[in-house]
Amino acid sequence: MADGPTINTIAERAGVSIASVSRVLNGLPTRQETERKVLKAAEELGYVRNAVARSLKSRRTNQVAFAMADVGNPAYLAMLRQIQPVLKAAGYRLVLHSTDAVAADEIDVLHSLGERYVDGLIMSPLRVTDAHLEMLAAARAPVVIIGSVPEGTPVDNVRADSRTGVRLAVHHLYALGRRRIAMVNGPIDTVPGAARGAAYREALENLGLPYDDDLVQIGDFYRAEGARAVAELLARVPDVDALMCANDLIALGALDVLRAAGRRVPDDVAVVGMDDTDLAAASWPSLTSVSLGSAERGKVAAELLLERLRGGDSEPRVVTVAPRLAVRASTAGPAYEGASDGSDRKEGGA
Amino acid sequence: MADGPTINTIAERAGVSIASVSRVLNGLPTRQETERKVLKAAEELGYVRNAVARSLKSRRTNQVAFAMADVGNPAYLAMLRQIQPVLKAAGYRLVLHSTDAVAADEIDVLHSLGERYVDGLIMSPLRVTDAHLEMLAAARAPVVIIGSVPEGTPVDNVRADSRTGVRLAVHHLYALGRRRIAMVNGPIDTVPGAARGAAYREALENLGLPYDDDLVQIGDFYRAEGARAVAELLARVPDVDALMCANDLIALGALDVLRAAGRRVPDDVAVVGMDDTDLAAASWPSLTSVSLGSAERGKVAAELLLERLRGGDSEPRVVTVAPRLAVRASTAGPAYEGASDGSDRKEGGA
DNA sequence: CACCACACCGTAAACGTTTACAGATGTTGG
DNA sequence: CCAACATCTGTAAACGTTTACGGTGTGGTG
Repeated sequence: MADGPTINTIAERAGVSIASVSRVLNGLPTRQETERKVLKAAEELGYVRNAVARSLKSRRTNQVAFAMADVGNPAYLAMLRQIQPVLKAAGYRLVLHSTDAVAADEIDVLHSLGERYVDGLIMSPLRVTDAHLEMLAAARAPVVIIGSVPEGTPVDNVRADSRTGVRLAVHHLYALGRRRIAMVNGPIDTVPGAARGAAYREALENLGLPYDDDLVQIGDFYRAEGARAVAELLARVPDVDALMCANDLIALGALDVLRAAGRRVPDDVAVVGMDDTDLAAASWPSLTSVSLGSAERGKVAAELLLERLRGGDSEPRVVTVAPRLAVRASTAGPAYEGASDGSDRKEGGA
Repeated sequence: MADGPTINTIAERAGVSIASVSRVLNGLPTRQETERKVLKAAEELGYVRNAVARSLKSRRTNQVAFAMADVGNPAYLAMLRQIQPVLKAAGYRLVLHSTDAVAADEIDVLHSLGERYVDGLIMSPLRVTDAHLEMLAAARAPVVIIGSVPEGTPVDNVRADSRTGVRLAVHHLYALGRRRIAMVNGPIDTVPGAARGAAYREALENLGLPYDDDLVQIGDFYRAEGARAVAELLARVPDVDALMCANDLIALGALDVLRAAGRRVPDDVAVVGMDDTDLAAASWPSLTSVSLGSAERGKVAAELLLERLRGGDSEPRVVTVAPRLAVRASTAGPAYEGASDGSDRKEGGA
């Protein structure tokens, strides 16, 4: 792994100055003869431009960072899938950060923006603390936040609308004739937990249905926890006829328990998940799920960031992505089984 | 976004030379008084070290690239999930490349290694062409290949063992009393397709079962294609009692068709998938699947690369990761339903 | 023939660090 | 009081580019 050639090596071999080499390599006007010599030398030496030196001089790295809480989380992966091609098309490399849902790590990432190893950042923070806001205000490169950020924070901001999402789902269930609609939520001290819980309550009110504490069950955002929560719920309110689950894993847990209890889905109990992950289409019965547009949010965030990088210095923008209800068999019955929505993705192996 | 402070700014403010500043910031021995002044100035200015300049001088970027065919592919994501923490713990950033399964893009990535924007590369190529081998031989930074690479290629190499994997599955089916074991494969001109097809044939031979062309159905690695293939297969050989599917998506398609046809799983037909993705545990019945150790391969690859980066210049190493059969309900029946294997992962949303 | 315009090229400085080397300062011992 | 030495600090070069600026040679014009 010997030291590679530099423009100096080329200049020497071609008998010209390094300035000429640089000009040729950057397509600036040069005499044909010089160009020929330089290209020949470069070719023979197998020259490749040093990106680090170039970045130092040009003050651009052509890299963008994406910081997410957890590489294992399907919602973030959906974002990643959309972000990647947008950046790639614009000639940017993608640096991935997983903050393991630790706020200090998120602050770290923000801080490291000062190292200027990237030109910009897309971040989806778990929750937004004062420390976050402080760092964001002082950020030395453009940042786009996926999630909600207070009015006045000087960054672009792409939001989901879980309130409308939950409403869509609850109205859907209502339209199917369900009147005992329960909510199976995750911890309510998390951002999504709180938002989804409130949205559920609001949606009921909207429909003129009574809010019943017995119909709300708190668990956690995992399959096993979801199952446990639903078991409790069933014991307490046997006449429940629909479950609004705060994410897809909880909903899968619900399906497990309902099957074990001999309740038919959706005939006896309809089930709705949230996030519309790949799992929703894969389960059986396939799962009706509220998409909060993770993919779309990723795409929009990438586009906003690119605009900033191109020099747009407009006011910070806020984009809210509309939720969508993916209706499948767990509410609408077997007719909707296998209704493809393009989420059938290749997987190989090696 | 004004120009940030540099060590020059600090030096001026603290009344010392830039050399002293650098020394303090790198923890080299310095007089207390100087150290104090420098740290104070740095603090007040909100100084952050410029990573690009540092990289240029030190010839290390503290970045490592991972190139995969497709960000949407669960097998690669499993690798990513393991690679990320290993690199992070060692202080490396992760640059992600998605080559969209285009060989030219893979070559590009290899070529761009010469730009020295990363210290090393982990790559899982779709297939290995002569162009790949040429670039690998000339690579200007350590590379670890996930997949198989010919003897003599000067890079570390982490392999799956699909032959043993398929054998495990077929033997499992045999042990359950199945004798008409079909294979539903993807295109046989792909690396995994060819390997899995051959392994199936070999496993049958091994067990003294006859190889029957009628029992082999070629489709593609998607759910809908899998379903189509299985439908054809069922029409042709109604007495089939087990399906060895070349990946999980095909297997999900198989479950769809079998359910529609009124065949019970596993009572009438047992089904095995491959890759053991999250989908396997989520489906119903849950899917027995051959894990080729994507996660493990990612982890090993990252560790091998780190060793190289630490200066190990041993002979190229080849590590083969053992496959594992995750037995679930689609072969072993309801008793195995919900048998957790730790793949129950948190998902939030925001 | 003198002069100018022009195209091309080379010199050198700059980007922000790290570090070899030599100079400055202070300490110790004779 | 000076030599010898240790300790700390500053100067300058280097990493590999890009680019402003001025110099050179050519051809054309008056």
